[in-house]
Amino acid sequence: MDCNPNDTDDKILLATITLMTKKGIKATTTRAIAVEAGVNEVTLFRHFGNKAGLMKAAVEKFSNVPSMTKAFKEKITWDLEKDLLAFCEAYHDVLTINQDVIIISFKEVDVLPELEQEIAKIPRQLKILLVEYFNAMQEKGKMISTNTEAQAMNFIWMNFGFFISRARFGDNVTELTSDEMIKNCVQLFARGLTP
Amino acid sequence: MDCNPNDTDDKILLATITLMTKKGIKATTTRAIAVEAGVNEVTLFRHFGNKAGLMKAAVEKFSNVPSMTKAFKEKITWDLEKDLLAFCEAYHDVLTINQDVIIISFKEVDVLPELEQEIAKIPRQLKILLVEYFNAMQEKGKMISTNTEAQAMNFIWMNFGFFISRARFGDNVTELTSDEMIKNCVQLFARGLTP
DNA sequence: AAGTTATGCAAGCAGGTACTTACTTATATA
DNA sequence: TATATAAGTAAGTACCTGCTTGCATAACTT
Repeated sequence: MDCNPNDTDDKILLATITLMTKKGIKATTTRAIAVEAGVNEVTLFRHFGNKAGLMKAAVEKFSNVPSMTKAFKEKITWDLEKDLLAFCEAYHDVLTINQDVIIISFKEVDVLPELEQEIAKIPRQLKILLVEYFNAMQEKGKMISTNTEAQAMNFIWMNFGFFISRARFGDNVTELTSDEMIKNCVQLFARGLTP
Repeated sequence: MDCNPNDTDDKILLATITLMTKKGIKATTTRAIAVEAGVNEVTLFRHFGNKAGLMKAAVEKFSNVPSMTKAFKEKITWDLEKDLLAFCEAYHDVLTINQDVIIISFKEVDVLPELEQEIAKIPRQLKILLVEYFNAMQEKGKMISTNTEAQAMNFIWMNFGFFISRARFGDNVTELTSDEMIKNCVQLFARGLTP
């Protein structure tokens, strides 16, 4: 993640991820990467063998799929609104850190199926975490009787929809900020799911 | 939209949209389209001039961005749950009909900026419609005081997030059906926004 | 029957792209 | 100072892809 503008490898991988995200793999030429990185084209091949090696290295460098599970369970306060806010912010952070890689995984399902699997771990993990949490809250009598998996997914979908719309359409549809979105999202779920 | 398997134009455009959606514009070759369509490659050029013409024609044929505004205002019952369900189902229909084109617009922002604008009309229209509806409901005392634009966007983002996740990850993350999603989405908003 | 129209087929051209090779230049280290 | 290491330069090869041309064939129209 740390990118030293004097390090050749870093310059190359940054240029690669940037162009991949913008144009897609097929439309990103090794020449264009070399120019963007301010490096000779041969250097790419000397460092990474071939184009596929380059792409792989770039994706690895710029993806960071953490295990949200452990750290989170400790922070739980059993106050629905507070906890949802924490989940929300953490999810947004992960999405933001992995923004480029997520967009690439969307564009290149056909050619990078392993990446899709890797990225799918993010919602899968969060879903498990939320369902466990919702079930516990129900037992405590702090949440209405509802389909916890469906509500967990609704939470994920809402935030993912926001993220991906923002990444593509920008503020073309609405000028709501990320903070306003999170605030209203949490309020909705808290009010909708509290007994 | 109606595709006659005996009509050459239809066969070509169907093959084009299919491959474009799967592989992206750059990776979709005219040779591959010809094979998929069961047609000679020259025929493509005779019918549509060049590759760009082909892509344009395919996108036009398979996109259908309706004006949801008029028809809907008449169907409103001023029962939050019923109306949200109607909005939800209508939105899902529009997304499904335009699925391929939406995926393409995501992949090809760089090369088809006009398409992005066209697709952005869908959420923009729905947002306006929902905000108007929510404001009216508030005046009737049938909705809590809240940021109506934020809640309208939350509704859109949740459904869009569902749609796009389903289109990419399939049931990789959850096996919830579309119907279950809609049901729980509507319940959440109805309970969260009713006074 | 004659002609128009739609399509197939074979070949090829021009430009681009991934990748290679051989040689030179600069920098850092010993 | 001598040597190893990293990078630049120039040229070229093999393949792919969009697109064209010329001709053959079948079907439909008048």
